[in-house]
Formats: sequence, structure tokens, C-alpha cells
Amino acid sequence: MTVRTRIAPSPTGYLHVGVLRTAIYTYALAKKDGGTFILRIEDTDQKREVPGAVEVIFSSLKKAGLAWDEGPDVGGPVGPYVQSQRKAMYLPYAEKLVELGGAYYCFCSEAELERRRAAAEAAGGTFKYDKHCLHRVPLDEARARVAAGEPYVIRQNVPAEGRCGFTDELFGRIEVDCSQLDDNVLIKADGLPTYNFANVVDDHLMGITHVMRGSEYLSSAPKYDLMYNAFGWEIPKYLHVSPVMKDHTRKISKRMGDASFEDLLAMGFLKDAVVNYIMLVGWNPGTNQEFFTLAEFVQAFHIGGLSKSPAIFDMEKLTWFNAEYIRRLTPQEYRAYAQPWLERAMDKERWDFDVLCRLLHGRTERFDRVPAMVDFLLNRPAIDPALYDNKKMKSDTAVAKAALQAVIPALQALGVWTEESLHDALMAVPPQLALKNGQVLWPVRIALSARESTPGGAIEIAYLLGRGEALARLTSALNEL
RNA sequence: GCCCCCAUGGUCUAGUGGCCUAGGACACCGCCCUCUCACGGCGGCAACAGGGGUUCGAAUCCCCUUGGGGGUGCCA
Repeated sequence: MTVRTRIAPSPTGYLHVGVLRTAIYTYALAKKDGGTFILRIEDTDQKREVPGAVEVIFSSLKKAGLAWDEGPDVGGPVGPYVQSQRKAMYLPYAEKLVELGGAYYCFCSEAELERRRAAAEAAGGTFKYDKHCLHRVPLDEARARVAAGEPYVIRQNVPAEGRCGFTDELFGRIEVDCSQLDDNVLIKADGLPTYNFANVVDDHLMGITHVMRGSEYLSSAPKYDLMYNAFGWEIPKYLHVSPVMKDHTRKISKRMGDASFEDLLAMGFLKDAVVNYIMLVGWNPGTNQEFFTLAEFVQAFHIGGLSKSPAIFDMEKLTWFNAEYIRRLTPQEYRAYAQPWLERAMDKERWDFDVLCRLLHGRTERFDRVPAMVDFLLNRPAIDPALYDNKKMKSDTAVAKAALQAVIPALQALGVWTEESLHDALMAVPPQLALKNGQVLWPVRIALSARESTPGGAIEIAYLLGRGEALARLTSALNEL
């Protein structure tokens, strides 16, 4: 039997990192066995419809490298792959379930139910539907009322007593008293199915062999098995994965300002770095390997490596992965990524982007930080005199003054203004003054940048600034001393 | 409230009864390299939530407590 898995996102307008992670695992589960990975859009909640959201899912999943074999755009043998387009398929199954005794028609109004729910909660309890319509409305009467056009829903008929449960590949057998379970709505008044029904019908009809989803479905899974059994359908293997958290008590939430996959890319994270990091939030290979291409991950993936507890998303570690991935870029690739960020910050005609990129490449953790790394070139900030004092460089304001006094004429005398000529001219100064290299180069770099740390040292910065600006900065710095 | 699940450093985790003096990575600290920073190299700080059992032996098995997550929707 070939493995068939599916990722079934709701079109929200962005790709949640938790959904991305589930998608990566689900993809790997199928692909490691040469199986089929399916994309299904779960848009049965029309109130939440977001225009263009499906396209965001397409582009995000593609960027992540997760190519689906069947889906809304590429089609497939068990389509359509958008639940709203499958609308007509659900009602017959619901009616069949009614016949089988696993469901019933319900005519209670939403407002009435809401009133009772509020009352139950005010009393400190939980509202549970009392099967009123199951007991009070005989099936033929119910069908007549439906035929007459009366609004209705179809509810699952969960046994009032006994135990029910399901088996998860990771968590094992989980059971609960059926009395704990509510008779959920399967078909809404608008005719569309709820997730609780659509997922069972679609997973069956689409031949899904392994159902992977968030652990928020752990509590409702027993109800799904009840339906599979009522229909006589084969139960798929379940794999519930724990949530991705922002801290110990809160899940990652786009609505609470946390970054989505697209947001991370816009911040200057490389997609491969994000995907690589996400893989490891809640999964480990059992070895010390941390760097995985998607293909390597597919081979390494195994269910036993999944964690049962929630995992906190660590932006610091993602940043480290990103920096590692950036360092592995070729200079050409780096340039392609950095160029837009540099152009946003500075005039490409005035500044030498080749040299800038060479200096920035090994120091870039995220591309959105590039502009701040080079802003001192645009305008020299005021120099804090304390910057000249550096114990390790054996530099202080007196040393700085002597160094600048010697460096300025030496640079004024330079014929060509290149990194090489600057290097030779600056390196000639320390011996003349009986100073160490750092005692000259540190003050020069401070005078040029007014910064404690910079991409590149005195030589590179002097080159980038150009003769006029560099000498002007050195001269004014000397005057301020 | 009730039900389900989970529990190793600050974070992600290895560990499935003796290989554990609890391993790796991020972060942090120190040293080296060095014209700054970064990179790189070396070293360091830091955890089995608590309490009971079971066992010759428990991070590993059981129970309780505590903490955390999830569910309790005509959301998914």
C-alpha cells in the first residue's frame, strides 16, 4: 500500500510556522516511502474567507520546497481538493450516517443553544447537547421537516456511555468516557460540513493512509473513529504533533504579532534556513546532525524522533542557522540577496557594492540588519571620545591624536586611493611612531566610523568613504581631540 | 469545573533499567587568532520539577503532587 498524506491548511492569508512544520513532516512521511503528498484546502468556514489566501498557501509551500502531487492547482484522481467545491459530497454521507444511527437531524436554533450554553457556563459547568432532537423528533418527522425547508443541522450521535478512543502512532492508545464527548454538528445550517465531518469524509475518499495534524485534535479523534467504524471505513494511522510555542504558555500566533513564514522571509531569513530550523523544533534525528536539506530530511525522518511536548520557537537559534546558511552562499548569491537591502539604504553609484558585500558577507545574520550595519558610512555620527580608549589596542586619546596627526599627511600624499595603497600607507605609520598596529588603526577606524565595531577595519572603511570624505572625517576628528 | 496529553540546562533536544561523572546545538562567559567586529579554534557556566514506591540498580517503570499544553464552538 502506498503512503498517502495530506496537508490541509485553512486559507488564512499567511502560512503559520506550525502549519509549515506539520507540512514538512507530512511531506517527509510520504516521500520517504515514495508516497503521495496531497494539498487540500479546508475552507468550510465562509465567515473567515480571506481573498487571495489560497494563493499565499501555494506560493509559501512552493518556496519551502514542498511540492504536492495532488492539489487544487495540479488536480488529481480524487478531487476537487478544495472543500467548498466538494460541498455536494458531504450531505449524502451525513444522511447515510443518520441511517446508520451515527447521526441525527437537529432543529434547535443557534440562539437557543447559545442561551443554554451561557447558562451552563455561568453555573460553572460545560454545555453538552442533550440529544433533544434525537429523542423528540422521530426520523420520518425530521425528514419531512427537512423536506419542507426548515433550517436544520446534522449532529453526530455519540454513545451516551461506554469508552471510546483511538490509537496514535506517537501517543499510543488514548481512551475517554463517551459521556465526555458532545454531539458535534457535522453539517451546518448553511449546508457545509464542519471540520469534524469533512476531515473524516475527505481523508477516506482521498485514500489518506496517515493523518498528521496538530495535537489540538487529540481530544476529538475518538469521535472520528466512531464515524469511521459506523461507516465501516478503514481507520487511517494518526500522528498528532505538539504545538510550536512562543514561550511556555503561548502558542505562536500571527494575530498576536508573531512572524509567519512570509514574515520571516521578509525579515531577511533564507527559506532554506527557516525550513531547516523548523524541522528541528520538535523533531530530532537521533544523531548530532543539525543541517539538513529537504531531501536529506526526508531520508532521515522517522516518527520516533518527534517530541510529545510543545516546543518553543527560538528566534536566536533561527538567526544562527540563517547566518550559517548565509556564509555558505557564494559571493554572487550573497550579492543577489544583499543588493535590494543595500539599495534601500544607499546610492549604488556612490558606493562600491562589491567591497561592501565582501565585508558584509561573513557578518550578516539577517539581511534586514544590513542597512544598520552600513549606516555609519552615510553620515558620520558624533564621536564619543571614550571610544579612543581601548585597553586591548593600547589606545587612548593621546595615542589617537599622535596617530591621526601622522596618518592625515600620509594619506594626503597618496597617489591612488585603493585598499592596497591605503594598507601600505597606514601600515607604514606605526613603526615610524614606535606604536603597535592597533594603536594607529584603532583610532583611525574610530575617527572614520565613530563606531565600536564595524564591518571591515580602518583600511576598508577609508577606501569605501573615498579620499575626500575620509580625510574630512579624519581631520575633523583630530580637531575635536 | 470536567476530560485528554506532556514534563532532561534559559531554549531545541540525546537518553527507552546498569554504557550517565547525564551527550550535542543555540545563547552566555573566558582564552587564542586578529587593524574593530564577525568567522574560526580551545575551554567554561548550566538540567533529570517535587515526593513516594518497584528493583541489586532508576533520568529511564508505577503512583501522587506541582507545573505546562490541548479540548470542552453551526472555528479549524
